Amino acid sequence: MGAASYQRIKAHVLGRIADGTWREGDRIPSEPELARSFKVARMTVNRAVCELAAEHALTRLRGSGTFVAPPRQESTVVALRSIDKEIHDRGGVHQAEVLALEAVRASPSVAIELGLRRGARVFHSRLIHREDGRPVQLEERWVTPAVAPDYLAQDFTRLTPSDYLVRVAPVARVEYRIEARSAPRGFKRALELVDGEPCLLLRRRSFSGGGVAAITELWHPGLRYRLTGQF
Amino acid sequence: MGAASYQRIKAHVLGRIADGTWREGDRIPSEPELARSFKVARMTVNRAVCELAAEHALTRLRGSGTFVAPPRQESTVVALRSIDKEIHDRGGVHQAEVLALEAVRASPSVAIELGLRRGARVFHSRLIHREDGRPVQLEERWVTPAVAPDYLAQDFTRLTPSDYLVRVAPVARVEYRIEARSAPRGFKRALELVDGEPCLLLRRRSFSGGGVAAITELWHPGLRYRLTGQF
DNA sequence: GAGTGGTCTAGACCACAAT
DNA sequence: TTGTGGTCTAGACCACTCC
Repeated sequence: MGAASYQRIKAHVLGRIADGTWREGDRIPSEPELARSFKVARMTVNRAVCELAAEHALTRLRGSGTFVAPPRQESTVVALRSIDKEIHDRGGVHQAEVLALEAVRASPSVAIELGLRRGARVFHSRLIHREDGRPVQLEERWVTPAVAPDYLAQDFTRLTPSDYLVRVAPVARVEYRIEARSAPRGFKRALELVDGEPCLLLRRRSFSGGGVAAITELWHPGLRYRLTGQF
Repeated sequence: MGAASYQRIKAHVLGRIADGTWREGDRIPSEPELARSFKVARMTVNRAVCELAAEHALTRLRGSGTFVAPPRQESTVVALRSIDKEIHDRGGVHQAEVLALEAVRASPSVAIELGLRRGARVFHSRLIHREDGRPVQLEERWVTPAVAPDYLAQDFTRLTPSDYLVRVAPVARVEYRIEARSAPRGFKRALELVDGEPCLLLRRRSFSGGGVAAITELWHPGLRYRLTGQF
């Protein structure tokens, strides 16, 4: 009696799928059938099967039955976390240095991406994040003043801009992309790059309320930084 | 009476969290309390609250209560899909060319990562994937023969190695990492890289059954390929 | 009409936490 | 001891699909 009944039922179903007894698209036994064979109430089977459906292992069709869902589409996920927590979890010491914190006129491309007029006033920050003293991220950010009017008054060596923005402007949606890029000239020294070392660039647009709240570019030394994870 | 009761309860709880009535760490009403105020059975409340806990909106502690979970940790996710589907979804034409498909002796590093003896026989394949004729991915793969004995007999211009392996060896777990790298010498021509163009490298280890089934390296031209998504 | 899943009820017993 | 969540039961009614 180690596990709960619904857990045993889930394990059983997953086992049949894993060992090939039930294949993609196959119908599995109905709730009453499973209830009889496991000697439990139908509600217990229902819970097990509903959870498997929520986890995309099964597909349910009212009136028709429960089917083995198509395999998870080889779609792996990467979690992008905030840099200070990431470093801390690795056991390293995080340190931030503010290179710039200012109001500027938006360049045409920044203005377009923020959804503002050309030359509109925006806040700009540039930070270096270090792990045990070595730079691992150059963070460049453009912020719509309306969503964070006090942005320029913050001490970003204590609370990262990311965390600050999450507090003052709940993020509704994020668009991002991940690219390999050569570093712009000025970044080589700041990131202590070796010659020709590429950068891993994460670029994010965060939406808050109706519009774009901020654009963030995170530049990482290719030889010292990688995104990892598992699924 | 549009939605089910448990759905209305979920919406109510999420609403209280969204409007700030209940904040991170706050205790929300107990199951019996919610059952009374919604005039439903406790099991109905239980379902709603369990689902919210599974979705990480709440944390439950037996004996103590149910609490608003910490906010979603600014963790964005990236989906890594198979290249042919990705190209197809963009409206492009996918084409694969097999550069190598052979049995080789594992190099020391490959052997270690596959969990095999040094010099063990492994299958190796190298493909170029093109989108509308232009190379977008060089796929290099080392496969444990035991999990896919017929690997060398496949026609990978029709079914990608990824999709083939998913069929013959259900994947239990995947480890991956994403890096920016300079391209190895031989890859420049194959990927039609311009001088100094960095590569976005995805590296994966897939586990099937007890051991490592395959190691995959996906090399992408930095100027023509990016991972994108939203959350 | 028979079978399926979707939902709900009004109880119950348990493990655990706070007191 | 009281209150919490975790689980389970043996029914029920409904909407839907398939024949």
